[in-house]
Amino acid sequence: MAKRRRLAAEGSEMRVRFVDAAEEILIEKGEHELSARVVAARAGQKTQLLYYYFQNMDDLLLAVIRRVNERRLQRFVTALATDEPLRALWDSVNDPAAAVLATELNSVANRRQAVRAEIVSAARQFRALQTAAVRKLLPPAAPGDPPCPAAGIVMIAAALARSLTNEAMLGLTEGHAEARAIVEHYVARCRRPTRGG
Amino acid sequence: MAKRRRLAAEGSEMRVRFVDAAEEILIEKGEHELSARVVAARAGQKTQLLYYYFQNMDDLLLAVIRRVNERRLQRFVTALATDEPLRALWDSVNDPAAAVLATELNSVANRRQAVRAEIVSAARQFRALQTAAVRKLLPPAAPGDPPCPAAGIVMIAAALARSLTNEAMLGLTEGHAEARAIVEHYVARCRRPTRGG
DNA sequence: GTCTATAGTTCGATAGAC
DNA sequence: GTCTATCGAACTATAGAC
Repeated sequence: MAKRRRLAAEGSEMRVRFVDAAEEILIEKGEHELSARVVAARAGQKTQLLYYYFQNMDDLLLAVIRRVNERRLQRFVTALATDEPLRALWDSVNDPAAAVLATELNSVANRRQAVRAEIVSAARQFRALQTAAVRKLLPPAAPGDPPCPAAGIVMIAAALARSLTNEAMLGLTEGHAEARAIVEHYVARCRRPTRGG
Repeated sequence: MAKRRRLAAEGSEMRVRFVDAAEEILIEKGEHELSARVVAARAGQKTQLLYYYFQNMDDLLLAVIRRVNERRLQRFVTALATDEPLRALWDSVNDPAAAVLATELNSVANRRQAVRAEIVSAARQFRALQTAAVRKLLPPAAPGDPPCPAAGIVMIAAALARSLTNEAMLGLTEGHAEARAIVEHYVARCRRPTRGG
């Protein structure tokens, strides 16, 4: 055990406010603007107080990641319970705030190894859940049908949702409507891959 | 005209070396590690010398962006001239270094408005070229076929290629092989969307 | 639990000598 | 064309008073 300065107990209310602030900064300004000073200011506190509630910035980011992940899992469960689960799943990965957050946390993961493991394992776990769900929603492939593995579908959908959001934030929307149309068609008709004739 | 300190003429060799260095840093370390000090060190020069060749960091980044864009256009033309242009295009967007560079520059664009315009207009222009090329390579859709607009195909392929690279860099590869298999099938068989029977 | 004070680092950028 | 010297700002993090 390394020696540590005094630290607040978990579950304190101020801790939550710091996590809120960090999340808002990530969404509104991006990970590059996330600093102890900015987070504390957003929470209405002095910079140094953040270090009473968190060991360091990695610690704060871990708290954000865990909360984001919990929320994501909840939405996933909710989406599965709807009438059109496939569409609900697609809608949920297209939530702009969540997509931005995911991208920014991905950026963070690239340079903070203490945080990477948490992000990657959460992503892996979540993708496995999505894949299992989509697999149940897809009909078994008939011989001669184009390959349609659930894992591939989930990967493509996740990639597309992320890029749609990222590009839209830059004002780049070429091909977006067309790509969404393809997904729409797939969501609506995937269970019958060949036309009725 | 704002007054400026002395600046080197365009086309100098040292300028190219700084651009090389910046590009290498972006690929190997990411945009967060890109600083005047680090770039200069990689180029084997003092930090301040960078400011003799570039007005500021935005100026350096613009030089990188323009060169990346030129190279991308050249590869695009080369890919179109091959036997399997569709596969060559897919391979070219899957070049890891190029994909990483594109992602990092995208990150830069999010917070440097002086640089965003250049990145976005280059991306828009390039996507238009890709779309036009893919449109010529796809057969006209038969009535009843699933929608297959070239702009949507290009968008999805670009998004997928980017995510495949980004995730692989984090060690996340779930669903990658399956997604690639779907693209492979599409590349090979798209001209005959319904099976021969 | 919150405060003041501060150490130590890195950043972008400039001025002016050689 | 390259150098030394330097400014002011932002950063993470710690120590210790209250």
